[in-house]
Amino acid sequence: MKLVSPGEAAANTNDMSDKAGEDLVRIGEMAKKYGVTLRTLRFYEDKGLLNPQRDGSTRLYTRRDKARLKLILLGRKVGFSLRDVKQMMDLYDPSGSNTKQLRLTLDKSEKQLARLQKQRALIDDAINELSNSMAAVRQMLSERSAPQASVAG
Amino acid sequence: MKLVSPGEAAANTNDMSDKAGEDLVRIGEMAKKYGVTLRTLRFYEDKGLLNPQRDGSTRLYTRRDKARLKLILLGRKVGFSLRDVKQMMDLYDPSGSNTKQLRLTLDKSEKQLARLQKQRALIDDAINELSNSMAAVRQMLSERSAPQASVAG
DNA sequence: TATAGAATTGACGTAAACGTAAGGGTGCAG
DNA sequence: CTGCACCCTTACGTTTACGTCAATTCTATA
Repeated sequence: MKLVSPGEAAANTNDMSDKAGEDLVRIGEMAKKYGVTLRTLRFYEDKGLLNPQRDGSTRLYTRRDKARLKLILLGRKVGFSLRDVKQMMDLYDPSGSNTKQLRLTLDKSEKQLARLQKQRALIDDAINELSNSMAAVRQMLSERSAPQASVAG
Repeated sequence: MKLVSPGEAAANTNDMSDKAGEDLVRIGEMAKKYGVTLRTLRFYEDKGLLNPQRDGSTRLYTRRDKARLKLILLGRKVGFSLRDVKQMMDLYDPSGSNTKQLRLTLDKSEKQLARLQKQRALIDDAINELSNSMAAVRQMLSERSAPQASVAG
């Protein structure tokens, strides 16, 4: 039940093999396409975030997996843990209004937003402190010869 | 050679015991004073960042240790690793101009400042993305009943 | 003297998201 | 048949800054 051979993988962008336009890709192509490593994809699967089909032992990623991976990467970008991402995705039900999922997502997002804002404040603080220290150090360097009220003991 | 007993520790702010105003404190008081745990102080010592005297096996922190701890905490605040902090402090020489130390410190600080600014940019990015996503989710929630172009598969 | 409070060393545990190496299989181009 | 190019699983390693026991000792105070 071979679907995509390595040699023709490149030319195989829209091969209709089994069903209609299922567009299955193996791990290598998937990784390249989304800028992650094979290890990462396997890791996400191990953590229950992805669930590719198999052709024997070979993973075949569907368009659904791609959508999920996009979400994972978005979640990662905004600072969610994989655990959070999983919680949110696990609530998805294709046959419902997904109100619960959306509410959970919104709730987590609000908290995450707060965390990000706090982080930004801390970083701004750090930048200010560091800038001050740097000014002081520059001072001391420019006065090297004068009495040292130096920096450490 | 008892210097500071636990009971009188509080009233003992400027006890002149051995030398003049040496102001030695034990680990408990040191920790309280700087808002760190005992474990942290011992850890810093283990890593060569602090070097308190000993009365038998009991650590006695001098004013020098306090100065160093302040620096460590400042370094930590601005995002330096303890390894970096140590490198900078290790270059301190009480009998010199400390030009090398200051230069290293400045160099590391510039790099750290760059890292902080990059981080801030990433966080700002994340905040924007997250805000957008939240708006979308709110949209979908407000339209719950309309066709779902929902969030996950 | 009994007890509570402070200190000591030693050493395993934790978190997060993978990295990396080992050992092995499949299939096709040459 | 060889050699790649891919793919697989298992499982230990990495990073940083401590947390959390555990078992023991010291000492001041009631």
